[in-house]
Amino acid sequence: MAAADASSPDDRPENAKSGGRAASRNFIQQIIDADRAAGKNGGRVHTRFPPEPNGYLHIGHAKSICLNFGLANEYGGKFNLRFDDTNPVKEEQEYVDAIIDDVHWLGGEWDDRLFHASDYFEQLYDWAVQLIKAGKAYVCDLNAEEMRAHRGTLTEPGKNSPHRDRSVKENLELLEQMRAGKFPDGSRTLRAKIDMASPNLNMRDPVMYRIKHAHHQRTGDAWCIYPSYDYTHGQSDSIEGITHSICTLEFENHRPLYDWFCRELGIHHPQQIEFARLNLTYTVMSKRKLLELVRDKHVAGWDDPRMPTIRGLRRRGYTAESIRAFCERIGVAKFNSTIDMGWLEDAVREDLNERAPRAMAVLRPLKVVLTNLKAGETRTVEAPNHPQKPELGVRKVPLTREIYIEQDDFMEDAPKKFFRLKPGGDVRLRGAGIITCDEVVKDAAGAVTELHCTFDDDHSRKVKGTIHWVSAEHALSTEVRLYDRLFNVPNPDDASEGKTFLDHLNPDSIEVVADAKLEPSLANAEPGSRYQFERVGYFYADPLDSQPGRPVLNRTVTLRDSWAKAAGTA
RNA sequence: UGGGGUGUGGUGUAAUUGGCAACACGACGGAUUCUGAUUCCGUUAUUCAAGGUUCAAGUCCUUGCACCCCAGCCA
Repeated sequence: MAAADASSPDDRPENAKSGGRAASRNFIQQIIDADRAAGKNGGRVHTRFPPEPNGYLHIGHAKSICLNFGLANEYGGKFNLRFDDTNPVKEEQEYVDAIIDDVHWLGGEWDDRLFHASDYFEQLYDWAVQLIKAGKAYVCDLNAEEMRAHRGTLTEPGKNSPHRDRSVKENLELLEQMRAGKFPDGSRTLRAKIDMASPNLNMRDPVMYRIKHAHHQRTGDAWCIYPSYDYTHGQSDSIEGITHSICTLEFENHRPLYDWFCRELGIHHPQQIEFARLNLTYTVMSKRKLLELVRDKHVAGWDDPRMPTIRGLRRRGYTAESIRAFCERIGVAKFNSTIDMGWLEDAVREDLNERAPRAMAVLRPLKVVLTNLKAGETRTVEAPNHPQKPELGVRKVPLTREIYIEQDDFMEDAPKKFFRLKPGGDVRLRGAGIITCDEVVKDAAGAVTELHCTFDDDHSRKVKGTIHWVSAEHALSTEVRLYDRLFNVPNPDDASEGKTFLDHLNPDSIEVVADAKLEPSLANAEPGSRYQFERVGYFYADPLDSQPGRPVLNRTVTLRDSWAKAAGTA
């Protein structure tokens, strides 16, 4: 979604697939196209991303950010970042800072348009006064419980509040006193006077202001009454000149209210458009559940690499490009779908396959002695950093008499389709030569402890398998963390059979390999850099836990493994 | 049993708005390969149901069905 991704006039036609047909447009683009064709807003497009700073951003927010920012970019419009900070008891500066950082990391750019709903508190108050004067709002003395009793139900209309017909003068005075802190929390509210019999419960005289003697992270103690979401959101959009206010499906029922406030106030009226939020398999996305995972220490924190949070994905090694590509690929619609986690994983594989330099690392070492090599002799082989990109250069890898290979790459009783090492068999050591397994050494318990092999540097021979390896003498021993999906069922939210999402936590979602054996060149791996460990997966040098000369690596994702699939071990 | 939405392959999104159901991912089969990776080629649908209108229906009409959202002084 960066400017470089936006279609230049030249690549538009290439975009068109199947015989010059224009690339398909999602329903929001179609609405905007129509608006522009009709000259609405003077053809202007201005979107925003409006998070509440009460938690960390997750992959579902990324969909919204990419959508909103992408649309602004595509139409040459603007994009605002605005915090919906109307509830001081739930919001914290820590979240504000993290959200700003994450949106920026994802590629969102808002220039000087970083706003807060709290910037508009005074204006909102003035508008409330205006609505009271117009007979469209009133102060209600009902407490929460009484208000619920008056609201009615889904099938029965509500009853008017006994305070609904107060005089304008009295309402004005009461609102002023509310603001002045004359009343305790919850004792009074300011309500819009709409229709207690509306089939849409949001229209049954919704609350505009509630009393909360709470310290706000931005406005401090200036206010003890705070505007509700419904009374704030549309007007904030309006003030900022937003043209298309894009939100998720659950706000569809609020649109009549959004429209009502803009209309009654006679202010710029943005168009609210709702789309389906992202659901992903094998994870949870609700703030409450994410918070619970962190609070009860089921994960190490908001940035735990297993979390679907932006911070977790970052720590896992995901690139912003791959997340954007993912958001692009899943599309935008109103159908409440669930995307397979595999799509996200494919998106990083695709990106990292292009950019990650290759290296060799042995996770579960099995010692191999190359009996025809002299002890103390070090040969050097040159290995390409990327098989398809010679321009990425080569690196030197030491080869000695004793090396480590992966335990999985040797099998005593191998099935015919096993292309790796077996007794008496040949296998290619990636980049070095071919070895033949002459002898299998076992301990008293019968477990294989080492292999004796002959090395042959004839590169021309054809052998079926190639395996990775590391010189035992030169190996860099370090910690590698193998992450897997946090939950072991596609839909952890499924609460049937009396289970909760916590019952579906995957006990194997993290495996720490304390001393994996990496090729020595990796000692220089910069924290935050990414590699493909050939035949194993993509890894990210943890920016927090890595030490100079000793990187700690997080597995971002495995490589596709058709052997594991065939062998039923995937 | 009120109101608001949504139903197209295994998954997700399209369909020039009534004109040959397309694209992507996966899966499966094959080719290439010093990564069982990558790459390449092929296969992969009675459009929720039943009626109706029409030369022609995913699209229009009728009647159903399923699923999601709403009874916070949360957003």
